[in-house]
Amino acid sequence: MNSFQCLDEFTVFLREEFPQAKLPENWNITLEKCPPNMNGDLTINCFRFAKDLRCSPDKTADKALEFFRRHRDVAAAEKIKAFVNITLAPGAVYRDSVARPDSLLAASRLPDTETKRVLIEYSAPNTNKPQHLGHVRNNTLGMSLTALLARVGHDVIQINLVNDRGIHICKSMLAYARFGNGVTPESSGIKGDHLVGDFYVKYNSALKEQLDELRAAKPELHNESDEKLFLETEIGQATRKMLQDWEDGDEEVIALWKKMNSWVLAGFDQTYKRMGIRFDHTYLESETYLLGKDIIADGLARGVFQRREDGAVTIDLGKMGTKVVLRSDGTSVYITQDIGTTLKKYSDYEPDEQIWVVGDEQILHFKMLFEIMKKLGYPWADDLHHLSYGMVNLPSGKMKSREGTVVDADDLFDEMVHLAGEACKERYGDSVSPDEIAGRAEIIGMGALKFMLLKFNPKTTMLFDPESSVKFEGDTGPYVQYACARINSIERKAAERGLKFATDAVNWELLSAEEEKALAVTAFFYPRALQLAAEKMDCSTLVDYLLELAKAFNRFYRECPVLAADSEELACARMALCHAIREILTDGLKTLTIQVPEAM
RNA sequence: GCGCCCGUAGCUCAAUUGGAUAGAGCGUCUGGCUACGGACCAGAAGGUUUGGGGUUCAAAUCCCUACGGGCGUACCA
Repeated sequence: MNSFQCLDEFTVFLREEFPQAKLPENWNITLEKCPPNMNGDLTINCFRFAKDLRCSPDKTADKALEFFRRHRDVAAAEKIKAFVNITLAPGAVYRDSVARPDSLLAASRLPDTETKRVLIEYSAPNTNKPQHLGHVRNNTLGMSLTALLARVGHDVIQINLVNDRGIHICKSMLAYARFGNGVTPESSGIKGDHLVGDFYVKYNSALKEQLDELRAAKPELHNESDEKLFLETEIGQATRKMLQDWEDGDEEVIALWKKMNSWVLAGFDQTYKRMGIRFDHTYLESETYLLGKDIIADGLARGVFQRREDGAVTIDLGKMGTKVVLRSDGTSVYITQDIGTTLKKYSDYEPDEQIWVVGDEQILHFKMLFEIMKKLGYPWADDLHHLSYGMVNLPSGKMKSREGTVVDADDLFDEMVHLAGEACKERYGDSVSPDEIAGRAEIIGMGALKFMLLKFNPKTTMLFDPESSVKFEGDTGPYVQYACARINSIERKAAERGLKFATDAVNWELLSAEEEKALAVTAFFYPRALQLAAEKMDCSTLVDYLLELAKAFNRFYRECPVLAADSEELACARMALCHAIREILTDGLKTLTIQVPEAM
């Protein structure tokens, strides 16, 4: 990790001053940026660590003040309560931050002893309908978490587990068999997952019709739930029959299933490609759904599970209650296969940690799963983690596939990219080729969408308002990309004028403006922002950081002309500063799986 | 009923996990290029952090309580 020299020396100083505290080897003070309304660059908050020194916060702050006032890198220091605010000498700021952008970027890598192999499972779509905004949030969280963890040095394996079998898959199959007339993606020109999704919708309206008829014919059933009446309908029975035929290996049903699944999976491939997702492996539930039964049998023999009177196998999970892990007819439930696939993923990859990116309505399910894995005695069961995230709501309320109130993923991509393209044309429509515009629009539109989704803390239930969420101004991805584009533009113009800087020969002392120093101080915190985000498994803190850095840059840009600086030496110093900032912003966006256009 | 999560500016969200005067963006209102790109910058207004009690040097954050919302509580996935 990077540090300011004066802070490293301060830590040494504290060890010498407080030998009785016996500070551990890796002990370090947490560094904070000085709040903007206070006088200083950095803040040492003595409330935080005074107890480690067995000293009062106030006296600790006195010691700190004394140390920093004497230090050669410190221009001024003041104490307020137990906070010590430090104003660094300009030379020290640049020397320890932006003067070596490569080492600043490298500083976020964890030591080898702390890096792990992490298996992350996300997306997990059903093959009966196309993906919607909820999946897009899941996908974005999963792919960005992957990039973030990899960025700090972990070895990350990305897994998808596609739910390609079950009664819900049979629904769109049955509707296709009845109403499809042999239509295909090719014959209709409709993307495969959308075509299948259309039949899922058709199925649900047909089912609703039959339910209405049933209730009309038998008023006593009026208040029963749809689920209860499902098998009372003709179409419900036919669906159940189709599932049984599938499980019995009926050739015709299997052929239909294979055909429709291949359409959907081809559609998903396009969606993933557009988002920039590449899974290391995709498990199909049709191949894994029987896993877990042997583990249950083994656990039953060892007394981990109990057989109930009716034949069902259960486990007592204390406060969480009793969980059925095998039905009385011997078939699997959801958690049975999860037990099996968890073990399979472990034996396939031997990760140090497994992460599931799954919505927060499944918190209890995963608590139970992890507890069961512990009771089964797997030593790695403590390293299973559910990254839960909140739902995406619309101003009109919840998204529901069956009610058609979803924001479709592909449509949303098109809309974002279209709007970004319009904005590009407005600016440079005449001077730039349509192909170039299209390329920029893709990067800007997709970047804006991902950035918007990642700006929220994963656990918050977020609201997506199409009217106001689709923006390219303010706290957005394009705002950060724009800062990069401005720097690129400066570099192009500098090259035209033959202006170049040599990293070793930059005179950083010339950068004396407030905006320049503030920019460098913010840049200094980049490795910390990365590590903190990785530790919390939360990209939203990185998003906030990048906005802060881009903002600091735009202030600098306004106040400090680069190419028109008073001297060539100053111009070079400012160019070097810009270069470092662009490297950080680009690296940060890349860690959010967002690209940067050369110009915009 | 029980369990988990949440309630912060008009709106959408933050707050380094208990730290300074609770911050951003949008929206509203004022200003700013003969300039390296205005997808920008500067400023103003906007808050009893849902109400009430407590814990301590310090509470949006922890505890109790009332109210309001979400989710879960399947031999569904």
